[in-house]
Parts: sequence; structure tokens; C-alpha cells
Amino acid sequence: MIDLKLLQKDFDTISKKLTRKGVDATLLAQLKEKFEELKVAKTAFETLQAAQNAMSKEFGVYKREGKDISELKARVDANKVKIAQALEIQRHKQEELEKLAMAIPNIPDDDVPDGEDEEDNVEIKKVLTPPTFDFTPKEHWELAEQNGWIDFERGVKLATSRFSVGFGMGAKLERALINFMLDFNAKRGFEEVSVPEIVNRRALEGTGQLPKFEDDLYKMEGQELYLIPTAEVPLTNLYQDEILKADELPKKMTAHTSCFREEAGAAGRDTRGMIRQHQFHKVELVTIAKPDESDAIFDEMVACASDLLTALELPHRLVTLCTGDLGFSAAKTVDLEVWLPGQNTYREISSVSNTRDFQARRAKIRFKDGKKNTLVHTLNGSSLAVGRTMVAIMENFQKEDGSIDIPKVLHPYLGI
RNA sequence: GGAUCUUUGGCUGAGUUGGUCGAAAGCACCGGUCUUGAAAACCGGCGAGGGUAACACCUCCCUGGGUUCGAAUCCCAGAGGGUCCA
Repeated sequence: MIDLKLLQKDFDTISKKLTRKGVDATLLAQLKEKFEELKVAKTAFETLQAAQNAMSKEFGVYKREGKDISELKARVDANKVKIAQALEIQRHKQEELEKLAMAIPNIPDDDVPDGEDEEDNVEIKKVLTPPTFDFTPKEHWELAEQNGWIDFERGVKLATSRFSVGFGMGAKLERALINFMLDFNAKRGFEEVSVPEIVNRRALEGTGQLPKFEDDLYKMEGQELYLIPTAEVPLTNLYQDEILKADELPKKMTAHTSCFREEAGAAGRDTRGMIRQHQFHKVELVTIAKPDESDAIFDEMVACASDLLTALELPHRLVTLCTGDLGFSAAKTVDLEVWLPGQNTYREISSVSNTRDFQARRAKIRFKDGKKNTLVHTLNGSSLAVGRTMVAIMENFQKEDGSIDIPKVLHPYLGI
């Protein structure tokens, strides 16, 4: 959630920044107005309540002194009616405000480039040179089937489209990658955590998936429980509603989980292969940080994911997302795109975001900043999406006969 | 599953004939005095959120309802924990 006090204090600046992200300025004006209305309603209610409390205290005095209380009681009863009304108004305003506020995305950082969509993302740098082939490189689904690694049809049989099954090396490679990534991240100071893959509504509100993106999630029937779309949700919400000690920060965490996505808005896109699946493995990085250290940690996380790709000998590039491509909760995001020879293009394999205090405000994660409680900054990034890493390995390490080499760093993990 | 007890601030733990209780006390923690330094001792501070320039003020004693002018204290439901029975 954005800082409503800030919006009130400096409306022009905030609305200018959010307009860059395509937020309607009139919506913001509405939000500001609601915020002010709520304050008025609250003050009205609290004033009445204060009067009520004061009068109630007098009862004790009257009784002790043996005075008649009928006049006092009449006053209190009259006030009570007013309180009920004031409370109702306040509740209503509160609801309206929350509905509006929870749907407003984060404010982009000033150095985020303007733009409409992924076409306008800005490349930072390329790492490693894409391999050249003296034959036409195949796409991963062809290689996966030819090597017997992935069975797409049987995945569909078991569940529905966008599910697949790994066999033999196709299954082992997945496990090797997960272990390799977790170990790699641990060496960079990220503590391994094992978290639930089902979370409640409150957690998803904390990180910003709800209430706006309910359609992207798998929900347990009849319960307020959801399958996680990313480990970012449980990891970030671990400290929901807590006040951390300053010396506990930063909390650098990594976790492997399955991720579940409905992919409602992705009809027709990436229908072949395993680029866009309903269920996939991912190793995630999350950091809870003090505001003044979050920029440095952001760079660390980007470097961690990039170095992981380099260790796997996978050519990739880093791009800064433009305002139009920036996610709901992010103030700034750097995507890592891996080179896919079969598709002759770079495709997203990791996304590292700094949400600043946006999630912290929703999830109420704070730390003792001297005497004060201050909202933390939360950062998240994939390192990496496992399925897409397998895709990248298949396409980059393919040979003319369709066989596939395995990156050297994975050999110990595969007993070769 | 049945019976019964229990649920308080970072922890321990008072507070149940409803009214100066946001809550005693101890520990922990922070600041100070003392000390060459530390410990001990002594003095002071010390829950959270909202609100304010700062006060005032409002809310919070597992959760949600209710009774009442007024509830940590009474009633109902739920959740967690303990003990006994099965």
C-alpha cells in the first residue's frame, strides 16, 4: 500500500509518479479525499467516545457520593445513539478507503524508465556470448521429447494443459538444479528456509497478490486458502505483523517451492513446452532490509541470480523494467533474460524487485529504528525459475544429434 | 470424541463482589550515579497502533459477538494450551 499521509501531504508529486505507471489521477484524488473524509469521521467518533468515557467515569463518583444518577444517565443514553451513528459512518469510510487504496500499485522509483510494455524495457548489459551453431538449433520441447526428458501429453492427461511430467534425466536435472541453486544462494548469505505452499488470504494481501489478482491464483474450495504463486509470499510474510530488532536485519532468505499459477490472462501464449506452466519449481530470494541498505541488497540479489546463470554457462542479459511493465508491488525491477537459441531470443528467467515499504506497510513488518518503529523494505527475486533454466540448458547445450551436454557445475549433483 | 481448568505487555506473573487498570511485581532491556574497567548496588525510563507541533484524546488484556452508563473482569460462540476419561 502506498503511504496515504504522503499522498495527502504531497499529492502533486505522488500523483505525477503514479501517473507514470498508468494510474488515473482522478482515482488518486478520490483516494486522497476518502482519506481526509475518514480522518474527519474518525475525529467525530472519537470525540463522542471521549465524552462517553468521561461521563461513565462520573458514575463512579456519583455513586460514591450517593447522588442521583438519572440526569446523567439520560445524557449518556442520548450520546450513545450518536456514537453508534458516528461509528457506522467511520466504518463505511474505512471500507471505501481500503477498497481504493489496496488497488493502487507501488510508486515507481525515479530511475525507472518510462514505457508502455516490455518493448520499452532498457537493457543494462549482456553477460556471456550466445553460442553459435553450425546447424539449426531446435526448440526445447523437441529436444525434451527426443531425449525422453519431458512428457507433455501425460502431464495433460493427469491434470490439464500446461502440465508436464519429467522422466529420468529430465527429473534428475530438475532436482540437481534446485540443490545447486540453494547451495549457491547459501554461499551468498541467504539462509535456506522451508515454507508452506498453501497460505491464507492475509499473507497474499501482505505481498500484494490480493485483492486485485485473485484470478491468477488457485484457491482451495470453500476455504480462504490459496496455493502460492511464488515463495515470495510465505517468505515475506514470515515476519508479518512483527517488529524486528535492527540487528536482526537484513534477513536474507532463500527457499525452493513449487509455484502455482492459473495463468488466466495468458491464453494462447507459450502454449507449447514448459515456458509457462501452471505448476513449476522455483528457487526464490527474499530479503527483509532496513531502508538505507535496500539498494545495495537489490544489487546483490541481481548479481546473485546473474552469477548463477554465469556459473551454469548460460548467456543472458539484464534489463530494467519500464513503468508499463513493472509489477503491482514493485518500485523497481530488473529482469534477467536468458538466451534461447531455439527461439533466437532472450526470455525472462528471473525477476528481482525492490518493493521498498509497499509490502511492509500492508504486512505490517517494522523494525526498531532507535526508539521509533519504521517500516522495513522487502525485496524478492527468483534465482531461478527451474523449468526455464532447464529449457535454457537444453537449447544452449544441444548438439547436432539432439543430445544435450550438462553444465559442469551440475556434474557433482548428478554423480557424473 | 466427553469432562474440567486455562489464555494478560519481550518473558514470568498479579488482577474475576464490573468503575481513577493500559494494567502490580520480578526478569530482560535502555540511560545515569558509583568504579581504573566490569559486576553488584542505587536512581530513572521502558507495550503497540492511531492522533497531535507537542499535549489531549481514541483503540488494543486469544478471536468474534453480547449484557452494561461503564468489562481484562459477567454471558455466549470459536481457536490455542493443560489435566482427567475414552
